[in-house]
Amino acid sequence: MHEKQYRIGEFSKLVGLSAYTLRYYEDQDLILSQRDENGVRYYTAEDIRWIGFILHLKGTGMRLNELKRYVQLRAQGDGTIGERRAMLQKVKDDAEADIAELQMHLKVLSRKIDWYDGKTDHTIPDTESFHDYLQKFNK
Amino acid sequence: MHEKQYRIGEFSKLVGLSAYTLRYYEDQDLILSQRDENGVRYYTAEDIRWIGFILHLKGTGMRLNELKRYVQLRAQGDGTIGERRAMLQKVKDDAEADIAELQMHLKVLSRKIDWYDGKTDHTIPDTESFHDYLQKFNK
DNA sequence: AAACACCTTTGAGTGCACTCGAAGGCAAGG
DNA sequence: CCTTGCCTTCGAGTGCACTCAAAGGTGTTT
Repeated sequence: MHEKQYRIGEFSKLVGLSAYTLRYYEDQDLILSQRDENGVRYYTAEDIRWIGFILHLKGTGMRLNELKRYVQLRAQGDGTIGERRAMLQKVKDDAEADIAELQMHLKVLSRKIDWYDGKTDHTIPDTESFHDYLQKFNK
Repeated sequence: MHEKQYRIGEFSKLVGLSAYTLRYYEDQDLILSQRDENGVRYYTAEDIRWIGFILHLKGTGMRLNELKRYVQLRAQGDGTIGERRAMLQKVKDDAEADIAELQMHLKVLSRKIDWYDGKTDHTIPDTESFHDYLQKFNK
């Protein structure tokens, strides 16, 4: 029993990346493809999982060249697990820092929205600037 | 009593944007500057607050051209508060969606780190793939 | 026979937000 | 007088990750 094989067009729809991008990723050594007797690429369920995983990494802000490094380490076997773990930990820490910053910005934005609402329904005096309003939360 | 005036060099350090960027933002109509009798830009505490605010907006993912639109509306007065509020709400919703997605990716990344740890200390059998391991969380 | 999906290499274009340099000029301070 | 810091316009360069087109090829399907 052999798994279903997907050619690039079908696979492209499956993983949500264009055929251009898939070839580009292969060129960048992020993914591999197998070839049939005519040199036509095909992919399997395993490749779907791999792409899925690299999309998670990308989704957390990992750059293509870091990803490439990661792939190289993976190819070198279990001896590189420590280094790979460290890479992921760093990406994770960075992403968490990004989220924290984003949330900080969002807080101000939310307060601005509240301030607009206060102006509109006159629960905030006309004379109170957003800056003044914001200050109230900082003591 | 008049407020302290900052020339572009000093102001640049104060707000963390290069003089190039400040001129660029002015060019893009995101900020205004006053000029002295020689045509030299100067900024005040009010400008610090304004830049601070636009950096919050940028920080939540607002693009320069949206920001520009926002600035235009602001210049048109209180009649545009509704539209401005709506813009901010959209930016907020988008940012929250981004955070949610980021957290989803982070979850997988964290599990991969745990999986590495499990492999390293042999609490996860050698035969269990990450994919198998992940599946356990989805039932 | 034509249409279709794929293959190759190569190089150019896109979008965003800067970032910088050239070239020439003004004004204040040491 | 010279350096520093600012001014202008204009155009080019940067980084990232695609995205696409050209030009010519192979093999399968209708």
